[in-house]
Amino acid sequence: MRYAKGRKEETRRRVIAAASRRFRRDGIDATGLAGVMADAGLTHGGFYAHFASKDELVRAALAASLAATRDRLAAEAKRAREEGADGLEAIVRTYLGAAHRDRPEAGCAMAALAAEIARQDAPTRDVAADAIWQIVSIIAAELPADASDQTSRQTAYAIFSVMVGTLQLARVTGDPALSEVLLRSGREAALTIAGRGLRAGRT
Amino acid sequence: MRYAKGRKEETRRRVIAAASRRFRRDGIDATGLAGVMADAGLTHGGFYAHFASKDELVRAALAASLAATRDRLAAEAKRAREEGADGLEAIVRTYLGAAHRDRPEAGCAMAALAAEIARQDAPTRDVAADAIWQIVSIIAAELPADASDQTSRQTAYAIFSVMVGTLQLARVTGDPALSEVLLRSGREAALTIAGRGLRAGRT
DNA sequence: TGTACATCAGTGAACGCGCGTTCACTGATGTAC
DNA sequence: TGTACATCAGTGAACGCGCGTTCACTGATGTAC
Repeated sequence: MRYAKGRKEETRRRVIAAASRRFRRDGIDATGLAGVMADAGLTHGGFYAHFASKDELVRAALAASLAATRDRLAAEAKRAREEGADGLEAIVRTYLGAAHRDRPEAGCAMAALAAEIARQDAPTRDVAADAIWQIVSIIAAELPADASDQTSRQTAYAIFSVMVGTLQLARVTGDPALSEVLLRSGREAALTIAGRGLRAGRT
Repeated sequence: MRYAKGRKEETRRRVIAAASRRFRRDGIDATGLAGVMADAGLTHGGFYAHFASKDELVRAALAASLAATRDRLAAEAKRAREEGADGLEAIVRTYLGAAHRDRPEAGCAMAALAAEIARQDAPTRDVAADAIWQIVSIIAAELPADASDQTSRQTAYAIFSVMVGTLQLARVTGDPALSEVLLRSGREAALTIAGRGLRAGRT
């Protein structure tokens, strides 16, 4: 079956999309290639026409979904600013909302996979670290401009940490009321960190 | 081999300890029972004399290691207070330190496994949720007493979220300098949240 | 005190299964003539 | 315009392997006599 131009690229994109959903839903290790390929409407044998290994797919899937998260947050911030609202608050509300908590497979890969990514080999961790840098840049861009770039980045890292940590804890608890309290606490903490900045040299 | 009284309980403890290290180091799904039993100095067949299933071991291992984390943090806080230092700062420095970052297998199971725990069945998530509650209580006890219990708990949840999120991000990056910056930002953010408390009704 | 027996923690082979990866094959389509 | 051929994305069987779980067995020790 020799197919039309661009078809292979389209199939590759479809496999990456299917994988990135499965990875976020079930974990990387728990996801089998046969299931991913079936989601993409293919049989498992064709996998190696597109990727050299599962590892390469993992890297591609992480890069794709983290770029999507970055773009989503940037878009929400921009929209809020255009409406005269606070960009950071929009980011925090989007990330720490019930919809994101309830659909890990469509959400941020760091919230779904951070610890598992930390166990991957260096190239895979580098892909994730680059993506974190970009997401943190989006957050830093919403912070008061009077702080230095370095201070803004550090504050942004801390904000992203609360976001990731809060979403994970909210997903662990089965109690909807507690989960809501957690999300709200996380949102408020993120804004508290942003509003106050970070104190120097305390710890 | 009928063994002395208490030997079975001691073996069970040994298996739980080995499992809890492996789970934190490699992930729950990626950990095989044969490896756990070998670490405990046994062959894999004997596993079911102690546990009904891998799931039961997971619950026991999570409960044990999270209780250890709780006790460790409580002890650090107590020691600091007795020395006239700040209990919360001691907790934060212990948790967000290089030693904890570099030895996930000996550290907090939430930092190593939160997302994977969120994918477990309800009984397992309940074990983790209970343990989170206890750790959060330890943190809340170090907060200013003038806040209501409920406010303290919410602040403590947010602090624990920064702690978990920061450690995970620090473990992803391969850059030691960035990792140090991340840990410091997380420590400062935790204290910022504690010092300011949470603003009500903003988000 | 000495012997026979029951117990049961631990052994190691076996089970069915899904994994990542390989490979000989298929057949729809673009290209050459 | 019509035919023959080369390409190569995708198929499906097969591979060796490790998984969780089961089970017939072993043998050191506590208990009964």
